[in-house]
Amino acid sequence: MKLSPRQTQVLAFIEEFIADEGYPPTIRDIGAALGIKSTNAVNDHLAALERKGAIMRGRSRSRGITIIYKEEREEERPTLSQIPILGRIAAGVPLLAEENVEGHVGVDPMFTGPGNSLFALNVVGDSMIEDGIHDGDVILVKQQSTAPAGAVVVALIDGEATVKRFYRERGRIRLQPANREMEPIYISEEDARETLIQGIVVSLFRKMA
Amino acid sequence: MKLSPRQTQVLAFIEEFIADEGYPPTIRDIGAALGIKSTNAVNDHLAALERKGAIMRGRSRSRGITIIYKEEREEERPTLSQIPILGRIAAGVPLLAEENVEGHVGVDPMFTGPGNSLFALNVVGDSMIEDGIHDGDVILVKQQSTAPAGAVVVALIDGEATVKRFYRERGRIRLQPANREMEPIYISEEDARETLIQGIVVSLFRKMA
DNA sequence: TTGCCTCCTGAACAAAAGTTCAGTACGATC
DNA sequence: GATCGTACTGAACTTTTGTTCAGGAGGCAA
Repeated sequence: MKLSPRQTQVLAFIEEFIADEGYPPTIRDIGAALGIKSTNAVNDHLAALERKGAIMRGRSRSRGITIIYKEEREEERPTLSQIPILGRIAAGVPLLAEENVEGHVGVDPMFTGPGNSLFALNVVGDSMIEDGIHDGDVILVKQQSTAPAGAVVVALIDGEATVKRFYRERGRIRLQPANREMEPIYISEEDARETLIQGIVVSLFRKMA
Repeated sequence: MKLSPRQTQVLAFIEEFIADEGYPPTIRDIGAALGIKSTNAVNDHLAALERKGAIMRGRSRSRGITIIYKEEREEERPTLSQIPILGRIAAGVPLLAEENVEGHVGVDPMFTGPGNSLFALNVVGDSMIEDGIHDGDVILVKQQSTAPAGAVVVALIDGEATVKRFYRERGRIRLQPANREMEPIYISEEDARETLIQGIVVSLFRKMA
């Protein structure tokens, strides 16, 4: 049911009062704010608002107004995932173990994709600069042990995490830098197995200024 | 200052009551819930909580309790700034006007820097590819009308937003692409004035997979 | 015209809720 | 031992607040 203009004003004042004070107004608070001298007039409005489903009232309870209407604003609070930033990755230790975590970064869902088990890394070095991945960038990595050809992956080589493009060739794996001055790294399929691919890079963040 | 166990209970009950009812409890509500028969005993607790900065009280106001303490939870719930993503930028219209806003993106404080008045843009084209800014990237821009030499700025040219490096030369401004195949754009200082620089790029986000 | 809703005054009343005073008790600290 | 903070009872008191009654004016629709 539709609210009258005056009822809308009353409701708006109640919302504002709660936002400011942390608790609902009394009947007299409302009257004073809207220039109404009789508590009964305010009571009329509250009764109408309750009848129309905009508020709830506890009987004989001071400040006993609860706003039901709200739905519109609750949706505005997005949940930003907190992704752990890993520092030095220790071989043998589970990737997301506490001792690897250097901090956290909040990321909008638009950059995380659907999956979970993500982590973030600071990029060191220029080996991927021609793919626009710079020294100091933060990359978001989805944890997985396989990758499609050409994907940008995080691989563990001699206990060091490195970012490269991933290609599978006959009997071996090629980790290709995006930097003309650097040579690809070749690894035999046997050596690769579980330790190699830690995840694929799903997004990238850079602080510039 | 640290809260006593009993004071912690009182505070927890107040928070719970507000969450349930939408308004704070009375002194007698608190007493009933915690098995305290004297309003004075509850008053002692509230006075202690107020002295220690956990709550605020309106004098002689029924249910006049406001919780201040909350900090612990707020920190767990990171306040990720919601930055508006601007679409086509209309000349003449204030930059952050409603009609320009295409959506919002949550950004970790580590990428926003100290300032406010930020907006985000989708990058179109490869004019800055050698600086690692790709087609489809989202850039975060701090709104300002001046820039230091060499800064990556968002400029408005013929009603179109463009991203370039900014240089001031004798009597003119040079907007330098980071792409060997593109020529710099020159603008006389008079033509530049207010419409030119919209802000400087402070960070960059890319969705890769 | 007759109702029905909105919107209001004014007053009196009763219930709810905050305040204050007088005590008691316990443990920690100096 | 004195002092302070915590934790409580019990009661009296005051203020705040909700409720209710008795009206009145105006608009709108059947």
